[in-house]
Amino acid sequence: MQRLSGAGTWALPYNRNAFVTTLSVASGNLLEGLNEQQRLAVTLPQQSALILAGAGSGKTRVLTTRIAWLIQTGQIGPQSLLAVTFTNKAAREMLTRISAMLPIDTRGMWIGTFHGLCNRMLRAHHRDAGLPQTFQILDSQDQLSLIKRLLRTMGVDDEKLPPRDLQYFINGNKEHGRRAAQVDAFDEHSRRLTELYAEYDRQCDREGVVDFAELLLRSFELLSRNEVLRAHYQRRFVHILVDEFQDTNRLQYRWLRLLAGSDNAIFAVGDDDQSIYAFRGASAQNMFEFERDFARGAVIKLEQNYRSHANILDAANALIRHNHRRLGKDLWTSEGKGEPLRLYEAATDLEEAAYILDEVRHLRAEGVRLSEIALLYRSNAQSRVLEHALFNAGLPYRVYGGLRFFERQEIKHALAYLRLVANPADDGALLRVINLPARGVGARTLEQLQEAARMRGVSLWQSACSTPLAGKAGAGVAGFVQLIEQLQRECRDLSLPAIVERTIERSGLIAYYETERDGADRIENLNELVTAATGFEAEGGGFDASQDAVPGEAPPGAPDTPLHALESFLAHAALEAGEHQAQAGADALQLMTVHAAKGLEFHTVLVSGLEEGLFPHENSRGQDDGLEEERRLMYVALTRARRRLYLTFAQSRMLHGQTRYNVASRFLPEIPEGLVQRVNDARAARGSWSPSSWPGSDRAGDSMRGSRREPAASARAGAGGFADPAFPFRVGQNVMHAKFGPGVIVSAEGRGADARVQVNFRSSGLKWLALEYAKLTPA
DNA sequence: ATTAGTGGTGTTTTT
DNA sequence: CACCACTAAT
Repeated sequence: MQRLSGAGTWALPYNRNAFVTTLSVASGNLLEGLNEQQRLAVTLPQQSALILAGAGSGKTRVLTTRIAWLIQTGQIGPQSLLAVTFTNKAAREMLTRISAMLPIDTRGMWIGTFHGLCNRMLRAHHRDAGLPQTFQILDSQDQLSLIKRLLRTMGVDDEKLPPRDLQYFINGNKEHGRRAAQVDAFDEHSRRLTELYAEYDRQCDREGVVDFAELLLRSFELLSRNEVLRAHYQRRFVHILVDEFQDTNRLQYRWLRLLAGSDNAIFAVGDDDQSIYAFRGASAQNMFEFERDFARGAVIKLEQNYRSHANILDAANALIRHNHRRLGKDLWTSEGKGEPLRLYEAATDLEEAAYILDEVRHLRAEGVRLSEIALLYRSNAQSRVLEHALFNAGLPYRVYGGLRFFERQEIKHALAYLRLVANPADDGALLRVINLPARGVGARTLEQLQEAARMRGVSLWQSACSTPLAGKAGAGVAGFVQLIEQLQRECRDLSLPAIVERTIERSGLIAYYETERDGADRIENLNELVTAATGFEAEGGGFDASQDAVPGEAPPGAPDTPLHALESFLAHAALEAGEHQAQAGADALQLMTVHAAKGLEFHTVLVSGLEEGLFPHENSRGQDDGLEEERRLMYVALTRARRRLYLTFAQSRMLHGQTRYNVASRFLPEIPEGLVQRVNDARAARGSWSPSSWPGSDRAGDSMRGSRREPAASARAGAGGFADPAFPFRVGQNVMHAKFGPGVIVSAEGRGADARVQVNFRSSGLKWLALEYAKLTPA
């Protein structure tokens, strides 16, 4: 092999033999405390392997120890491996742990999210990838607004074609590695979508922007097209490690396969039972295929759970056994049984919140730190009620997810100015702020601008620069152009934080928000953006690209210019929407969606809103595998808890501005009754709606204090009865309708005259029917 | 050109 | 409820 010039980008920096002596000593430390399977995984030779790692089985530890072991035993240098995760949090965690194990600088290492690494690769080879150096990244919001804009200019009625549908279509295809030209369009509609997909890509190219999926697709295409680069990266990344492998989509899998070539080893760690991103193209199928293509029998199962007490684990195991498509794996623990799970049935969502509040207070009094307690829910909208209760009680809490720092409108506005400084062709950014604050550029002017741009096939910016309707200096379009140009000039010799500060100041956003009612918070956030830039710079400004040089290629970008720093910062903002929340360090109750909780663990976990329609979510019903994915989600929720696990649900809940009546989640009866203690107090008896339809609610042995009256006739497992004469139907019941024929009741709401049921008719699908009018008869 | 108000609509999860 | 897109009034 020919030795590469330069920084020794890929060549093994150490003599393998020199490390033989240190190997045993050093690895002894690393491997200490690992169980047999873990040790086996960590010390595998250079070969591909699939590590089936159950929840709490030490997955991250194995992954990071493997990396440390490979480096410490001298098998490879830090630059010869690539490790990829899905979340920034996981990537950071990995880096932190590696730094703790090894005295090496992790900044040059290729460890990050798929999107982050692809971004890095595209920055380094933007020319080969056909991108401007300053290409910007669209988040889903940006993407959607570009699509809306596109549909508008194409004269497409967005009644007939909802922008979201097109977005979904585009992303879905990109995630399968398909360009518009490769889409099989068999009907009029999909041909139309495909045309628009092609037009969308052209528009992105014109603007120099890429969406999330494009980062991957572009990177994939770059590697498949460019043999030199492919060979370079294949030579470099001898070891490829993948975290959360069950969450990879088809394209990501192909990307990995391309990088691995025929000689490199892929060490894939995953858990098919925790695959909860199928909705965005993830395919646990990759695990089967990987075993066939690469691992070929090299499968190691990590089944010992170090996290939870046995009751919790048994509950999770029992639940997940209801899924069919599984690789098969059962977690066990050497811990004791611990406490039973606690199930609370509330009459309303408010009452549910009150109960949760009570319990959290008790736990706190018992000495459990608030940061060790997680309050989980299926969808973000559910956090409102809970937050409200917590806020009124003065209990410190922290909400993860929801609107994130870089997604706030004032931040998006500021970023739009910055994006224009870096890349004025970014039409989306221009449209966002050309008249914010107001500069007298209205709809009419914009129309002319867009028309001119479209005629000449140029960006809005170019059109704006050469437009005769420029008007008087300092105002209107001309004023805007001058502003951006001036900023571009000034930014050439300012530091990143100074650029951000100057841009915010010159943009007039602060002044604008001073006149707004609730502007104070927004101004604070704008200042926070400067702080974020300072912090970003202090941490080295993203990845260290100095090791990304490729022999025979121009060095990537112009690394140390302010513009480069700005680019990195903008990419960071798009890719890492921001763990930028106040009171990050404080001891606070942790609120998040179940999705956001993946990978975390807590002393106590409260899973709320366990109701049909919410969890499992009603939208999951249509999708194939939808219900199984919901169950995996529930599995993830349960396995977050170490010691105590609460399950709560409410009979009625305010949602979308109206009260909905729900029945208990079907997942509850899937948990063995012996593991669960019902903790309903008198509160639940008050104002109860009608029978609980948790099939287990009438089972003997349940400690149902204050249990509600239920007629004996209904006491049959699997069928909650009906006591309320105002509501003579129950969910799950077969019914007959005069017009629609036979069907099954899938949900119900309201009572008395307002009572409605949702029926899944065999012939005509889902329908809501008002009981007062619809002639429904039990069948 | 800008804003305030209205009506209609859609809603999961995230890099 | 919350976010739009559109309309009417300034």
